[in-house]
Amino acid sequence: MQNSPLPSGDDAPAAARPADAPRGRVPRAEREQQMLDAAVLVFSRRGFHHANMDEIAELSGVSKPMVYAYLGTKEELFIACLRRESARLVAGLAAAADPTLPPDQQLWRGLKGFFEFVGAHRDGWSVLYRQARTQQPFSVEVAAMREAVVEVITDRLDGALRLEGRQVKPDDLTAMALTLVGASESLADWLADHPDEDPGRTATRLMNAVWLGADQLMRGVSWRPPA
Amino acid sequence: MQNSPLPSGDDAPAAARPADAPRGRVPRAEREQQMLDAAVLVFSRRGFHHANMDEIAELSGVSKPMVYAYLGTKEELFIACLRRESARLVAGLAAAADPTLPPDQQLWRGLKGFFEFVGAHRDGWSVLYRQARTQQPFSVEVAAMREAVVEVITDRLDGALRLEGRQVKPDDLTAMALTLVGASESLADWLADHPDEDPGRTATRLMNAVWLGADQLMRGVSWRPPA
DNA sequence: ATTGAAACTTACTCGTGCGTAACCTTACGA
DNA sequence: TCGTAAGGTTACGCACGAGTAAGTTTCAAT
Repeated sequence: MQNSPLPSGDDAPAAARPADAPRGRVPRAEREQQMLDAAVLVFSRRGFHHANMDEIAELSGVSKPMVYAYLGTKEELFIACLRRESARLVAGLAAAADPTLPPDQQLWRGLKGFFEFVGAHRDGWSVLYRQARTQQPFSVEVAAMREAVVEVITDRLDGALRLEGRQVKPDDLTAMALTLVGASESLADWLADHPDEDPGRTATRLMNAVWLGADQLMRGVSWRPPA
Repeated sequence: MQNSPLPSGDDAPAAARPADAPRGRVPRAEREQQMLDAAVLVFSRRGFHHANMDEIAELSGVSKPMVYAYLGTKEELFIACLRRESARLVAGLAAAADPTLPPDQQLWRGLKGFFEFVGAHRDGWSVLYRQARTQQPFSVEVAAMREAVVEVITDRLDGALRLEGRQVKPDDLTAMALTLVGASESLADWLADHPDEDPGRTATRLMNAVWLGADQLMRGVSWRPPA
């Protein structure tokens, strides 16, 4: 039973926490980071609604009104978490990107970067992201992010296909991109739950699952439903 | 912008609702179904936490205590929704299954059945399912469901591979199954948001994206990361 | 006609937890 | 050494919405 279904029903009050932040006087910038660290942790463990501001405050070594003073309401705090984490992800990906590489290498780099990020933030990103995708006030923003990613991938796929002299209907491209994104999300969750899995290996698995197919598709091979 | 990011921020009080259930006296069995219909609708639109029992009651043509009397607490009600909808899904899939068919046909049937279901319940299943996957009390049950599906697919893949005389490490099989499931979820969301898309077409798109790759894999072709 | 149970209502209680008002205290530049 | 602002606290208001107690109407069977 190594599978902790996302918001891991962790009722243990504290257990072995990553050491509550220091209680002394600390400059704002630093304290804000501690608050965000705490918030990511708590939101991940409990889920947005079950997370409680007092716990986040306590974990960041401070009392509740400080959190409000620095980072605003619960919703704003959650969004701040989301933004910080996705900024980190984007930074990681940007570092890995290289438009001069051949298509499969680009995809490989992207996936590797993504899974390495997820692996490094095992119970931050995936959980936050998944929450945000369904929870009312955030879904809009996150849906936009996701759509942007899908669009980037769609364009890349289109580019790769044009290089091969092939062309595919827009919706088919979108479907491919969605497949890729959905598969990545699914494997990311898995990765987050499996501490021993190597991110690079996960990326390779996914490459194996989708690239071969894409490659076939580019050659014009396709599967047809029976009559 | 035709994309309504899951819980569609629908603040309009009622608008063109599928006609509130009749207010008169109605036998229990029937009323329960109306309640479930209403609940599915409201939970989908608002999300579990923002859904409010009075609205569900009103929509089902009855006052709140009736809902409690028939279907229990909010959580129990949500679970009841989930169970009804997944029972419907399973029924749909069971009808489509046929173990004597070749692997690709089986997969095709399964996907077709799944997407047809999603298409037919455009803002029931996907939304509920996604909520349930992240929301604290339900995630366990739904994670189990999902894992069961992944396992079934893993077994089928294994069977298909053995038929070809090939064998793959368990984790690789799991990864393939997760890819398939994740991709399906992703496309299901898309389908739910695109009223004009034909479910069969979506299934075909996914077959194209994954089957060709799987086929290659079965032949022993695989993608390797660069040094 | 009468009874009783099933269908349904109004009108509450009450916990929870976000958000804040009002108040300390330590650092440090003038 | 004093003023002030940044860092910090305690203690509370208050809305919201789940859940319920107590009662009313309708129907169907005897």
